[in-house]
Amino acid sequence: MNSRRASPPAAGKQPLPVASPWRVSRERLRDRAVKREAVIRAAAREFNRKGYHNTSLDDIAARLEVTKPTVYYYVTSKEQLLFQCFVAGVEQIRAAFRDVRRLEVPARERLNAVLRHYGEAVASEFGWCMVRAEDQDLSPAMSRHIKALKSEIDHGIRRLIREGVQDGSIQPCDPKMTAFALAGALNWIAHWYREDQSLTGAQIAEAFVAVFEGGLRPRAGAVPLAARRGTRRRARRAVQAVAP
Amino acid sequence: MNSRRASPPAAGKQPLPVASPWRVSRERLRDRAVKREAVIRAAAREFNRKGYHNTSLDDIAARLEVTKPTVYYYVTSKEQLLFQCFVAGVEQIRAAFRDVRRLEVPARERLNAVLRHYGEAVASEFGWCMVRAEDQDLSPAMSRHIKALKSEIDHGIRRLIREGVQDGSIQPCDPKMTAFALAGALNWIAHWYREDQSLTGAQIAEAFVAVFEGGLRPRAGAVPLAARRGTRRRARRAVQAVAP
DNA sequence: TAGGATAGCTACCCATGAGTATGGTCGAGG
DNA sequence: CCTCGACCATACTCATGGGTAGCTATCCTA
Repeated sequence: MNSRRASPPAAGKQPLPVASPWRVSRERLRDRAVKREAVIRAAAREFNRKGYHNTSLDDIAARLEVTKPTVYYYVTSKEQLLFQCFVAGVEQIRAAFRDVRRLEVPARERLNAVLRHYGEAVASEFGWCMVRAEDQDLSPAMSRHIKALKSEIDHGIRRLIREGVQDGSIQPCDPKMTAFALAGALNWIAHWYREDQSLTGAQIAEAFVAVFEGGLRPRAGAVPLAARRGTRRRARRAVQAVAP
Repeated sequence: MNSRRASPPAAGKQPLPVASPWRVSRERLRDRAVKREAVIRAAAREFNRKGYHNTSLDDIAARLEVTKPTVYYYVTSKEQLLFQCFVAGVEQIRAAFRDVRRLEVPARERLNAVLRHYGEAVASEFGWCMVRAEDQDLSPAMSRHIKALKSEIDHGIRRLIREGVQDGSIQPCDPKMTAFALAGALNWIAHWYREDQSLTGAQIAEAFVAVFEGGLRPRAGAVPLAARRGTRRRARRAVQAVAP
């Protein structure tokens, strides 16, 4: 009567990049923490692919090749699942702030370091949950918790900006709006980044930091591209239009 | 038997800023287009407050003081409702591109103008729907349609960036990544902006454009804040740390 | 004033999906 | 060998919410 798990190992199923701990059916590893983490990660992947509301717990269970009650054996609710994914992502960013506190460089450099980690975190597998966990989808208690964590990060960025303005490494600006602009650009990565992309999270973060740093307006001494190449197109018309 | 609509006018209900066309029950204005638009707007507001999946059509109907079938009299499905909200928002941005095409100024100025309109659109009542309409929530056909519209805007921004690099008004950069950074920052406004905020959408857009333009690194000739005031704090330590 | 068109409501259907009751299986310790 | 407990599946419950059937009321027109 051992027809359960009667199906052969079935080496097919290509779209299963991460091996489920349950696959080793013979010698069941009873490491609860490992399995719980696997559940969280599987949930994060599914949320990332289809969104929170379009992902059922049956989907998550199926991805792990178990059934729904098994998932509930490791988490208490779908909401908690989302919350755990969120925390996993945010923790990476908080770690970045801790690391950076030790650096003895101008605040702009510290800010850049944080933003790089931030971008990488958003491009990670928990990025979606971290960025798009809507407080509307959560109970008031968890919503408050998430809001507090987000606020902590926001104020950390604002503080670095203020310090940078103080020490002269950052252009004078409104810290609140600037923080919103920077964090928004990085958060948005979660909306378009897919792992099969050509660029890694680190590369994207690097490119973004370069934009933030230099700004769009050419710096004095920078050689415009039009001068280096021979190209012009509508450049002439535009330039003469702006001439006094 | 006229106990329907028996409830008195009930001037309470503060959170109802926009009057429902149905309230004028006596002389029913039979303008279908007006009512349909009211349905779209009501849906946008509810989506904005609670998210797409947490908003039922009963909610939208209740907000308009009608019943669900009445909503279905003007719209064929919830999905279409979201799509209409999306289109309403995107149309503002497309209009910005059309307007800007006529300007005879360097590409950076044209880009700034587009970004200002973009920011205002995202902060409008349709901002949420425009920015957060997930393709996962829509049928493949509508998803394609939305993707195409988004892509059009994205490539419009990239083109302006390329032109700016050509005519020398924009620092040489990767147009794709730069466009993602700019659009991301602006899109993210929809995540935190609420109408009862102190700043208007235009003001936010203006502040963002200033950040994009100048960048974080101080410009040559710009007077750092630390020199203007007497404040310093950890600036001294940081500056000496970065000195060779 | 009859009759069609417009517009809205009551009362339903039913698919989905979160969460659970219950019981079976397997390994470990006595 | 035997039982206990950890683990997991089958098979449910049940609330929610998208969408519909069909009736009713009002207005316009002939």
